[in-house]
Amino acid sequence: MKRKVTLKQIARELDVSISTVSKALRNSKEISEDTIQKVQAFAKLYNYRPNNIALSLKNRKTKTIGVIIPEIVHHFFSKVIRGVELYANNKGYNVIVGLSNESFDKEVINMEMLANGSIDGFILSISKETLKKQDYHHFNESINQGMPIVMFDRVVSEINCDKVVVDDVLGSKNAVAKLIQNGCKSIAILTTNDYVSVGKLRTQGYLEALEEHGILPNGNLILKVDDNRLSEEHFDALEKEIKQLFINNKQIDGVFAVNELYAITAIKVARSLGLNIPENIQVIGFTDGVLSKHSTPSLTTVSQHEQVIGEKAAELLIQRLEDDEADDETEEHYQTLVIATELVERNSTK
Amino acid sequence: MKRKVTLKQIARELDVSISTVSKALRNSKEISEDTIQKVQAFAKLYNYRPNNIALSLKNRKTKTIGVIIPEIVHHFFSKVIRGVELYANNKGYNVIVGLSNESFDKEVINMEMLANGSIDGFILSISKETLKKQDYHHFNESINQGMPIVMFDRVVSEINCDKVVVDDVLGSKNAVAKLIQNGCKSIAILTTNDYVSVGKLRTQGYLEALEEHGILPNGNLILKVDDNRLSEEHFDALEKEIKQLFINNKQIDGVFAVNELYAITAIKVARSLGLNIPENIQVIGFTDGVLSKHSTPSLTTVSQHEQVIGEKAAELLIQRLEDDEADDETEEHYQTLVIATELVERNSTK
DNA sequence: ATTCTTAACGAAAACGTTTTCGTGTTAACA
DNA sequence: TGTTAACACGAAAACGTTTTCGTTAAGAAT
Repeated sequence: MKRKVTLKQIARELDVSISTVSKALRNSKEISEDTIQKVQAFAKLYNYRPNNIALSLKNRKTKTIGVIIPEIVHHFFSKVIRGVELYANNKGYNVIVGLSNESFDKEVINMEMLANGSIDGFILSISKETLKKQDYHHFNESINQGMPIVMFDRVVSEINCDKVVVDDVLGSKNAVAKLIQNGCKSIAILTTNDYVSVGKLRTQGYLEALEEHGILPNGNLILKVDDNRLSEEHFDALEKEIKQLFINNKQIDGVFAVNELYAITAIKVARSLGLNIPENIQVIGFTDGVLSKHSTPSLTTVSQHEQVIGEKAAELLIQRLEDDEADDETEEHYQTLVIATELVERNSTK
Repeated sequence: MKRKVTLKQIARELDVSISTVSKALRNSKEISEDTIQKVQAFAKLYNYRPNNIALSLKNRKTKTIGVIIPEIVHHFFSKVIRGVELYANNKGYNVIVGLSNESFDKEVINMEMLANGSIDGFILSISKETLKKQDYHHFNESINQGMPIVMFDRVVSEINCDKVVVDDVLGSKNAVAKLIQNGCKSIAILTTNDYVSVGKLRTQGYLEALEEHGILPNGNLILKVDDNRLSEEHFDALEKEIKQLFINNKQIDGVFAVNELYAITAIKVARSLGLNIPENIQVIGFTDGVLSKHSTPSLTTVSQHEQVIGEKAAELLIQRLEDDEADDETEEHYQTLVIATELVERNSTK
């Protein structure tokens, strides 16, 4: 097990100074052709690579970006990460991942762990608990200390930073409009509690579409699912709630769900009640993941271009990092990028 | 935007030396109670946190582990990462993620990027291209330079390191045995090309189960799907191949698929041919993901406890890192952990 | 013979820590 | 009064780089 070779060792072997070695490796013209050759040959032989940590310390930047997400076992987030990784790697940046697990405390701890020099900036999506508490001090602290943040998807207007979001309102509005065009008269929405910003916005889009087509919203058709840790076993509760919705409102002929799981659950419940998709009920879900593509019938969805979200977030962050480098304190102007959605038509609509 | 405060600044403000500040913060008894109070109060006021990079440089370790996986938009891998993150964070380690995207070159580049001081060790699953090329020099290089590796799932016997694998053979064998017990006489297997180690092992389990129950394997019932970038659009080809299989072998009454996607595709194709699941054909898939749980009928699967795999991999790596620290060059003994699988019975079997 | 350039290199500082090894002051002791 | 021990602190090295600013020697110019 040979240790990694350093400038000092090369210098000692070749009987020159550390400075000379460093300069020779960077082809400085201060150094004679001879020694350059000698040093570079030796370096190649011993497979010299500059130590990243030493460089980070010297340059006061790590070329690493921290990504904090609520959950990684989730298509939306993992696709975003893929986009971040792709762009960041191309620019020579590494990506370090922290999971908040939807918990405020873990979000804070994770950010603190990374903020002390390990990374140059954050890309993050806020945990549900943080949204509920509305305690955003850790974001502001980070920004005040000169560590930029780019938020995506679950963002919050109180914080001044770059953001990348999906056009939740328009995407939902278009989806619901599609249902209306397809002949639906009584459209239900399956959504989350309001503190989840995207749930709120998607509900807003739903309402706007109804209004634009002269349909009066019916409170009974708006099902706000309690999603405290729904991911695992509160799944049964979800089925029951939807079943009740269908039973109490037999006129329903269209369903708009704010996520994939709600959508396919709606399909499953509808079928168990003897209803056919899309003949009796048409369904559209927000978010286009594996479930949508492979369910039967396959699901018409609002696709969010998750990878683009990740790429754009990385682009915004890196751009800001490298601008800061050039001239201090110039544009304190933050932008919010809106990524357009796309309706992917499959077999759950006519 | 106030810069992060350093020891030097505290020292200057309080008119003591850097050493004193450092010692005071660590409650050294070299320092008087008075100055300790003073320093700690000041540090708290300015929210002092030691710079991780400086510590990494000094201690020659980063408390960060690198995870290289072929693909993150994949339940198996993202669940493993969750396990790694969980364990690592508890031990005060960070996790940095690199995606090989199933490419040999990206795997090498990513590892080189991280190996130069950024991390203390690797946890990785080998890319398909690397497996095909059988070029493992980068793994050996890393290990020789004192950077330990823990491989999981897609491992290779040529490399001497800790490993965490699933009992692919036994898991498959049990699954197929289950089909046989349930009355299946003619069981097909949907598998991958042999260079993917797990595909090979799962096929082996299939064959062992048949043999143990005195059933002669039939080459026609073994479908090796060409999975070069199947993930996206070669999906149609998959359906066609399976359809042909069913048409050419009408006696098939059981299907064992080496992954979730193959399994639900088999179900879809079977139904399109007018066959009922599980009445006419029973299906079991390896890997228990979202698709299995939410497909109709829901899929009986071999669950792999992905999160445990991640936790164990992290445990092995961190243990080795901290052992190395204590006494150099002791146990060069590598272990391979086998995580038991579990058959999750749902509605695709009788 | 003296001064000036230039080429080729080295010393040292800096990034932010921790730690070892002094060193000076005071108090106690003989 | 002189010696010692304890106490409280500081200087400096080390981790591995890069970069600024000397410094030396040789050759050119005067």
